[in-house]
Amino acid sequence: MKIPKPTEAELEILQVIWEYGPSTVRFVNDLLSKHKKVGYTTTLKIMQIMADKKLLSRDTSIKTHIYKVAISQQKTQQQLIDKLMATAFGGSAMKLVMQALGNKKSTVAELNEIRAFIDQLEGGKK
Amino acid sequence: MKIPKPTEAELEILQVIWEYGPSTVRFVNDLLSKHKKVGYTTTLKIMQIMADKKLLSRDTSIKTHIYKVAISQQKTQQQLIDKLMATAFGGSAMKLVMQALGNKKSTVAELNEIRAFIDQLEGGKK
DNA sequence: AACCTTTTACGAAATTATTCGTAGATATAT
DNA sequence: ATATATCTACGAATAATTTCGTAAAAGGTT
Repeated sequence: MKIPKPTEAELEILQVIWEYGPSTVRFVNDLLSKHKKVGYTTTLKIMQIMADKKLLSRDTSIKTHIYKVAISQQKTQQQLIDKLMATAFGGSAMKLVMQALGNKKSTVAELNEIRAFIDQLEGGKK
Repeated sequence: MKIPKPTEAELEILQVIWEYGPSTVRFVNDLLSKHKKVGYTTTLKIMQIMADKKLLSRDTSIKTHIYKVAISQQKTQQQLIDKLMATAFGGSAMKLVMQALGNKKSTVAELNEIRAFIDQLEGGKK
């Protein structure tokens, strides 16, 4: 029973539920529709597939089903990072991180926060 | 003329050429074959498609064509990170970086290197 | 030159992902 | 309770990706 990597369309839906919590198809589709043309039944279908795959779970005790994530956001994010790290950065977290920071306009405040985070990590390792 | 995001199969091939430099189909396929079953003509076809898409360029002046990347490794990596950042981390480089470092067994040496890199970035911004 | 090996070109099959139409079920309003 | 609106289920169409068989071209060898 392995959890598959979410597809592009599935990730768009996950993002909505991550941000707003358990949601109906209607709610998710209304949000997605703001950014692109997508039919209601298309969103419905994908959310049903996600439930089959156990990416989402749903409450079907009421007419309008409510979907929530079945895998934590963190776990999904880690899975995606691991995949990208393996397929594009030769498995190196460092290379990935440097690339992410390098070409990006991170603020000094953000950089400080990351440094503090690193300090904390090192504290645990020393 | 926009460069498309490489697919999974394309990324596997890019990785080989990133690591070993301009290569023949035979060479790439031999390497890929070590990790998974894949036919020669499959690899050939995908590399031809990549040339069509301008992900690779090729020297056809000799019988055994030689393929090389047409987009820098860095640009491709940045494109992939940007995509992941947008679709899974709400556009935040910081969240992505922290997740990449957090659940990963980076060594103290690597963390130091990243810290130095951050110092350098901040130097440029202050 | 006739032969053998390796390569490219091409097209189509197989697979995976996305989209949507239609039908039937469930609830709500009149 | 009949009509209206909304929802789910389902299947099939479309699109994108990956796979591979076959044939023709190119280069070697004898």
